[in-house]
Amino acid sequence: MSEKKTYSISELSEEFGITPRTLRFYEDHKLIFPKRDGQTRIYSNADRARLVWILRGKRVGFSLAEIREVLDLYYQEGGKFKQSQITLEACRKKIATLEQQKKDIDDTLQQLNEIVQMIEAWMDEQNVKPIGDKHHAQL
Amino acid sequence: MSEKKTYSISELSEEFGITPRTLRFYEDHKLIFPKRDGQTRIYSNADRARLVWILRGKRVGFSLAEIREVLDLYYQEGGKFKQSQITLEACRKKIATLEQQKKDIDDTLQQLNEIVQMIEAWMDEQNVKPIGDKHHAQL
DNA sequence: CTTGACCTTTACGTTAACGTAAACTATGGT
DNA sequence: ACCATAGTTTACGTTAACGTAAAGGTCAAG
Repeated sequence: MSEKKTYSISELSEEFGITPRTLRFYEDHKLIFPKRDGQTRIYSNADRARLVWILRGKRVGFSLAEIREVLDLYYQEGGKFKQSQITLEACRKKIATLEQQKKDIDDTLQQLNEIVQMIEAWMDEQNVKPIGDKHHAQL
Repeated sequence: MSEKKTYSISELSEEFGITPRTLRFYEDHKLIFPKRDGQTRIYSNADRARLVWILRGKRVGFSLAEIREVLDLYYQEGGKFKQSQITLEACRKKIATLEQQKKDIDDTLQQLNEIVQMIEAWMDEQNVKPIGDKHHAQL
């Protein structure tokens, strides 16, 4: 039961490493709808959950517009899927591109790993000392 | 041996569904270096390979600047990895974020599939006819 | 009562990745 | 000679996703 019920804009932004401006921006663009205490925004755990979705959506390359579409679908009351023909197709397209993305990522990962190996081999050869974070190695 | 040796800017752009402007833009930003026949750009298979890398890099969310860094590393002559300390760390960071991205994609895929299922169930329930492409269904 | 720490709105600025248009050149066909 | 096609450079326009600054409200602490 350590879950808070509400969050201020700065609490939420700090938790996720974003700025208040970003949260307000998302609100302007209908991605999130905090309650108000007077003027001040109050974020619920539901709002927080939407934010998690938004940030993950961004990491996988969704635009905010796309994210909003999905959120609109996901958090619809009464299961009223209006325009579901359109959104169904949209979902399937998105699924397809995500699967393509996974392949692309695997290919890219392989090549990056090759590069790392090459560099490491070359550094070995040159007797270059590794960086080893910040602390100085023992003499 | 069906591989052409060279390509014009329009050939290459059409093949990959991009515009000539995009290819020139990539050149301006040092991502690709076609030879010239007078004024006219001539793309080799090596240039084409770089382009493949560029486009895949974009699909996985790399910026053009990041893509250039990798290309610079990958296509360096004589294995001269200058500034390799920096780029090594950069590579590892990139690898880490790509692996995070794979997880994000899997999570997102799962949720999208849930949504598709929900919509399909709802459509079944409503006896909504599927779209079935452009042709009219048989009466 | 003023200072500081928050919050607010409004609005202009910024970067990336091109799009779009103007104006010109070179070439091949009729 | 003339036109169409395909290429070029130069330069301004556009969109997304915020950044940044200005100007102001609120409320507890000193």
